[in-house]
Amino acid sequence: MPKRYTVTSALPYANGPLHIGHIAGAYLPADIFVRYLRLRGEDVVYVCGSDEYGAAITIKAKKEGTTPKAIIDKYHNIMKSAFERFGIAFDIYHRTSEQIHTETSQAIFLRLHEKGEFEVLESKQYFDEVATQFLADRYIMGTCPKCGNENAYGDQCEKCGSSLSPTDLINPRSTLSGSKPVLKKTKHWYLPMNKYEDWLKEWIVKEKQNTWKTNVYGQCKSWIEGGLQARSMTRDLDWGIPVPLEGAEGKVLYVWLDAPIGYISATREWAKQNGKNWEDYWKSPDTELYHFVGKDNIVFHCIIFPIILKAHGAFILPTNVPANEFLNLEGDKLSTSRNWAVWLHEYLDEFPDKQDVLRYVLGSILPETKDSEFTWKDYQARNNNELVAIFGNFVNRPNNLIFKYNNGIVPPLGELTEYDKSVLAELITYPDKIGDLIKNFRFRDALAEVMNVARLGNKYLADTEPWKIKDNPERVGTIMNISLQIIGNLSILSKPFLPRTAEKLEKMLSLDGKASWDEAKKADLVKVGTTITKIELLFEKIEDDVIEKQIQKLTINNKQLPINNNQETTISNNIKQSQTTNNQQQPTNNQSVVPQKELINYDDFSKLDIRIATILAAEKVAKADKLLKLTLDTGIDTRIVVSGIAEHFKPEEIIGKQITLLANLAPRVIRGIESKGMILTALDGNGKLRFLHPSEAVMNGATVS
RNA sequence: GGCGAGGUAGCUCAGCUGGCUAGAGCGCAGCACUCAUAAUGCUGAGGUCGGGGGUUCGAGCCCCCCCCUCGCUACCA
Repeated sequence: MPKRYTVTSALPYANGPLHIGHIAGAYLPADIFVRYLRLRGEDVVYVCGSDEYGAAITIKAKKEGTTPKAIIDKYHNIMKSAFERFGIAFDIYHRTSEQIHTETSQAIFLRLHEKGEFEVLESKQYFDEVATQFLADRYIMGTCPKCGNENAYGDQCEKCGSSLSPTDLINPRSTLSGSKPVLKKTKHWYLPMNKYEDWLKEWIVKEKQNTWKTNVYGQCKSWIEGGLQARSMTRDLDWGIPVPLEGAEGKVLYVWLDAPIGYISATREWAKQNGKNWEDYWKSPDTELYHFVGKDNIVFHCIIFPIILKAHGAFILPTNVPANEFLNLEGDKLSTSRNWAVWLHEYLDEFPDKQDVLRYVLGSILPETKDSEFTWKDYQARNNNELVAIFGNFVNRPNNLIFKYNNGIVPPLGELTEYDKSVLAELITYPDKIGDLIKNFRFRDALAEVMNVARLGNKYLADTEPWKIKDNPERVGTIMNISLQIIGNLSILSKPFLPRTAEKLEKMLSLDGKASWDEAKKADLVKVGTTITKIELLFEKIEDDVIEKQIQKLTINNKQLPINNNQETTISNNIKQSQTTNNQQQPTNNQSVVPQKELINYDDFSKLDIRIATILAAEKVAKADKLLKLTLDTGIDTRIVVSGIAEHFKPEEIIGKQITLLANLAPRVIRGIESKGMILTALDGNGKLRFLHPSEAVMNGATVS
């Protein structure tokens, strides 16, 4: 009786193309896992799709002067086609903008609503009429009612440490525009996650300690034990799934509610197209659910989404969330904004028919326990020294010998030597060995074992030396038969990892490709009398110039690519951030310059007091990674400015430099330091911050006009 | 800053609840072989396990301090 599995890979966010970091993080491991399960004859559905809502899409659309719909169509198609060409074996690659997803998400939301799982808070929230948006707590400041601190935040006063709500503040002001926010009625639906703490302690902290990866378990445990808070499941936004309730006009579902439900919608669509019952895959307790994600997605798949499923009541929960760490490239983090990446669609264009090479290399370096590193030299070495020399070469040896010695016909086994028997005995241990590794998400080791099968073959030929005993055709025949059996088993065992290569082996041996995994536990796959089809070389050497070209391409900053800071732009935390904050400190590039803002008159400009100042002293602000405390000579005074530039400048390097200062910006207390003004900076094409300073030194206090 | 995960041979990584001379693949050196894409097989040289203390008969694995990397989170007008 086959077991039922539902397997998901994180939905990639539709605002940029896919690179090898995505593949190594969430797609290749899942694909190997799924292909293995299918070979075992299990009943498995593997779903994925584009994640297409969220503020990051609308921001990108604005920047490119187009519509959100155009953005998501563009990237959905690029990603879908790249996945197909690369050979990720989704049963369906869906998208969250489909109608069925809207229905599914709304139905789940309604169910939670009807069950009373939400705390509906109709509150008056501060609304910034200048920025025309509701303000998150942190974006409101005012006077603390307890200690009188004038610079308390909407959620907390840092001076006296008391927790606040924005409406507690006296004289509130928006930190977005500086204007006085008005209270506007808004209603939101909160999921009281704290109600589920006990359950999570039981379900994860107790039960998953030995089965979940340490990185996953550790992060969940720290979240759960740190205490969970109610999280709003709705947002005041215009790009998303409408909240299906009266009085919720203009509100959409929170992306972390909507996006994971995309797995369910995709399954429904697949079931509809294939005459299946989707509920078997999501509601039947004997179904196992696996989410493959990158490490930045852990808490959402392990805590928030399971709470939603649990609150709903009818759904199964993930058996495991085998999150991977990150992949680096040539010693540096992958970065879309700096174009520091190997793009999947470009690889597929530039290395035609080499999908399995990339699968092999990435499979060998999957960041299973820690961040790992892709280099082109390593890619070349693994191709030339492993795929070509060990795997390809082994297959090619009998591929030639069988024609030399037996006209391409598979000869019968003669009497077996003890050595023959030991080789066959070893051969048939591999299916279980490799299968166990796959089941434990140790894909790297599993792939290494597949290579060991080829090594076994090479050693067998070297030890038996059939080319030296041409006068003993029966013995040569036995050796040929056994060598071909090894290739036969290899055609099954390599299938989850190198599907195209496995197909070539099947063609060589006239196998129909229907053999199950367990059939590799015997060594009789290749039948006596079969005519072998001579095949071309499986892998070819990759020369230095090809590799150097790729390395060069990386170092040229060609600035053609879209903005995106995240390595794992899967179900993405940058959406989440964009919905709650406004920190678009993103690098800009040639193709996405921010459009001009609306016109102002001279009076507006003349209100700004911009002048040149010199940095007299600079030091890091304690307990803040990004802040520098600068002492400036402004010509009119010596003052302190706190600036979020610590990641771009070392304090000692900027002392003495002239900078441009917005001098009459209202003072603000940041981390307990009063900051009087704002340093003007610009981002260059590499995402690095630059000061603005006069081309020749000028007097401090010189005004800019 | 808080939390989580890591820092092991030139490179990429294994090392389970502490226990014999710390492992694998690649690279490197030597030897053998020639059916094979100068491929393969055998042998070998490489590590004071991030640094410093401590617990223990015994620590890469446990405890304390420090340094570095990545993620989550806070800070960024």
